[in-house]
Amino acid sequence: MRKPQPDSPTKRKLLAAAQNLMLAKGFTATTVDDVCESARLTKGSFFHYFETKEALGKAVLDRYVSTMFQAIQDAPFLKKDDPLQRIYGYVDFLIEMSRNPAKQSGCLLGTFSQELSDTHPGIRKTCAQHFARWAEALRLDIASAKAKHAGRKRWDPAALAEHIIIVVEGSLILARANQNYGVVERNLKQLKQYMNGLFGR
Amino acid sequence: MRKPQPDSPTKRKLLAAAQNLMLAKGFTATTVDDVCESARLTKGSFFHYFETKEALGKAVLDRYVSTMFQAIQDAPFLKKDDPLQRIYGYVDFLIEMSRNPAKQSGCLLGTFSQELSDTHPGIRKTCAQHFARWAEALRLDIASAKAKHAGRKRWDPAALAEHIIIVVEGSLILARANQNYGVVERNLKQLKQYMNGLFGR
DNA sequence: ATTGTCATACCAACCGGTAGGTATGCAAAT
DNA sequence: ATTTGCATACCTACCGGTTGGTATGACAAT
Repeated sequence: MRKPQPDSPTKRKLLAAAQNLMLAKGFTATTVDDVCESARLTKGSFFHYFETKEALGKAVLDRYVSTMFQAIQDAPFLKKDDPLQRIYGYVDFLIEMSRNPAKQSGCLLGTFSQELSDTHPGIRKTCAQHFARWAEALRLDIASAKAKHAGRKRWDPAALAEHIIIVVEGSLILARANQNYGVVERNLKQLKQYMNGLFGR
Repeated sequence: MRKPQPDSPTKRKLLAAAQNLMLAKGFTATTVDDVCESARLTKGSFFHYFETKEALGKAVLDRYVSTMFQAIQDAPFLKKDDPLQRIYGYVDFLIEMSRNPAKQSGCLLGTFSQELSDTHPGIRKTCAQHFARWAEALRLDIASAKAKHAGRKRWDPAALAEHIIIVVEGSLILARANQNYGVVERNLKQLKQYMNGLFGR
């Protein structure tokens, strides 16, 4: 009676609607009715696919992260041979994204961490794991870039990976408050200055 | 009938309770009942002092910011004569704050910006103004520090001011997700490295 | 081809509880 | 006597979630 298909067009519509709403209003302020109305479905069918609202939240988070991950995996800069070029390409890619008005909506990982870390420990944990994966992916390239171009210097690749992430998240907050995503570009460029120092340019 | 005193012990209790709750759970997830229970008062008296929940939000935000502002104004590093020492002192002060377990609760400015920028334009604007004031205060010291110690270099003091802020806000997000405020210290130290470059050390 | 079976997909109506907010009363202070 | 501080009681809308049901399609057995 209640074994919905794990992936159906309807479920995807619900997830897409929820993602948009939650990026705009956050998790708590987004109601199940909102999601249903936006997806042009009814609450009955919503709860056919999701046991609780929290389950929806987790699903949206996973969907968001894997979408991002995919977008990066498909980006051209990842094909560069030199890891240092990949790292700088990464930051430039983020800058380009921040210029795209369609993507000027903040990071779900950041917003969920902030509003749910105290009330929804499960979601908080999921956020932390996604952050850790993100940092680890960055760390790998940073470590080889360092080995190749800055072997002598003494600094921790993991720390730079973390720093890139927090610069992104912090810029997004300020961009949102100011309703101006130029903040992101400005600060990613300063991050590149900092990286120049680390890699000895 | 409804002209409450602008500042009374009761109102302060409500504000303090609301600030703690909203730092932990955010604005939306904090209910008026929560606030009343935490302040050991009833809803009747709550609405004696605040016309709406949104008015409470703005009041809490103002209170939070002016508390922070005061804490900084009273800090010893501001007495230094050299503006460069004041800037570095500022960052060190933030590091010390991040070590204090009592203050490991995020920044209301950041959380409100994220969850309310789309739904409560008034609060969003207030946040943006507070951010701007914060940045301006930093910019002044940075500009004189630059004039004194790095007059030749070409970079914008306003950009560094903004960068300091976004590093703080970004670190706080990650710290929250990881439930570990060492993140803040690590990234403020990297920020200092970046500043060393700018000021030509 | 027809029928019966069974699982999934989706909906309209509803439920208990709680959200923000109001009406009102009354004691203390001015 | 009026104003202020705070409480009790209550209202309406809406919250997340449930219920009972219908529609649809796949697959057999006939």
